[in-house]
Amino acid sequence: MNISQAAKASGLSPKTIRYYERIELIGPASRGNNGYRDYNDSDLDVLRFVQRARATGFSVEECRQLLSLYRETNRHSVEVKALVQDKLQRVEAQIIELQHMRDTLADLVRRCPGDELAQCAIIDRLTHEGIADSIDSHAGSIKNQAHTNQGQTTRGRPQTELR
Amino acid sequence: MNISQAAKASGLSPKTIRYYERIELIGPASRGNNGYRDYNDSDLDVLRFVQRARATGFSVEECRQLLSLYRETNRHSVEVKALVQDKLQRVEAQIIELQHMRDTLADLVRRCPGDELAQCAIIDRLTHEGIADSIDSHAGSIKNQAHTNQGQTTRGRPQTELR
DNA sequence: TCTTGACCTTCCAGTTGGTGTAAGGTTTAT
DNA sequence: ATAAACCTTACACCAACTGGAAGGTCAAGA
Repeated sequence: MNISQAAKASGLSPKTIRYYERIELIGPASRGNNGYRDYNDSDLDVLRFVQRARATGFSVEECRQLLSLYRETNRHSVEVKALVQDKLQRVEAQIIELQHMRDTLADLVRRCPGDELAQCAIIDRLTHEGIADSIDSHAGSIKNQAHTNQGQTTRGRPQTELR
Repeated sequence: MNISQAAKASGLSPKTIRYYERIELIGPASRGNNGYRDYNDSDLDVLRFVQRARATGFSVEECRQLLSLYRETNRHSVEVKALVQDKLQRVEAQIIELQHMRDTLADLVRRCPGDELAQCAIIDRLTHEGIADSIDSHAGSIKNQAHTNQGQTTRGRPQTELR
């Protein structure tokens, strides 16, 4: 089974599979005479496992841990659970922060007349202290969540932009 | 006022201010005899404006638009409102997706015994089809939210990692 | 005056999770 | 034979910074 078939079967893109191999998230694929990668059923299981874990919100590094637990036949489920619980907590924290952000934005929208005039409550808020600061103060514990790539589902390939 | 004082006063880091200047989000700072950047009160207003906009969840590109509206004295508040409404929608979509993720994770935690045994419902779920797929199906419209750096508050400098 | 430390400067590299594109080889179908 | 549709590698790019190196400057204390 070549890479694009494995891609279709796993829900990853060929590029992504090669990328996962390059960063050694998955082992090197065996190669055919022509140098093409060749995947068997157990390779596919791993690809699917990673795809599901990513879709469930785990980072690549977390997938690495999950994979080692997956392979480890004498694992303890308590370790797996701890990993997932930790993730759960971080997701919940992020939800709360986004909700605060949403409230701030909704408030800005509500206050802004949305007319032809230059007077604008949104610009005013961003110019002088206000809601943005109040959000800022209670979101203090959640920093540098950048690059965690949380909201990623990575499913299918005709990837359309949302923005 | 030199860069680290401007940083303290705005809530950005000196590195970030230089970065914003480099990507031309803000104009080049005036320089003293020694080549040091020098900030006055109106520069500081801009820095604070950007800091608040970022903390409110706007991307740097969105900040660029907000800044041009901020500077534009004959702006129409309807344009500003449209920008913020669009952002609000994307934040709401992201919240929904994270909530699905949270539900999946909570379900995994609930099903996992968390004991010394190797048998683990979490690994099983990720190995065979299950919740991850069901999430995958309803989250279909929200892809590639990566790199939007939503959950960022960028406040203060002794930045501690959460993970 | 010298030195120490705390600033400042620029520049390059790394982060996350891939995607875009190029340049080239292979296979398949017509 | 030739074109389309694969495959390969490798490099560059995205967001929004941060870290660190290498060097210049400045203020204070011995």
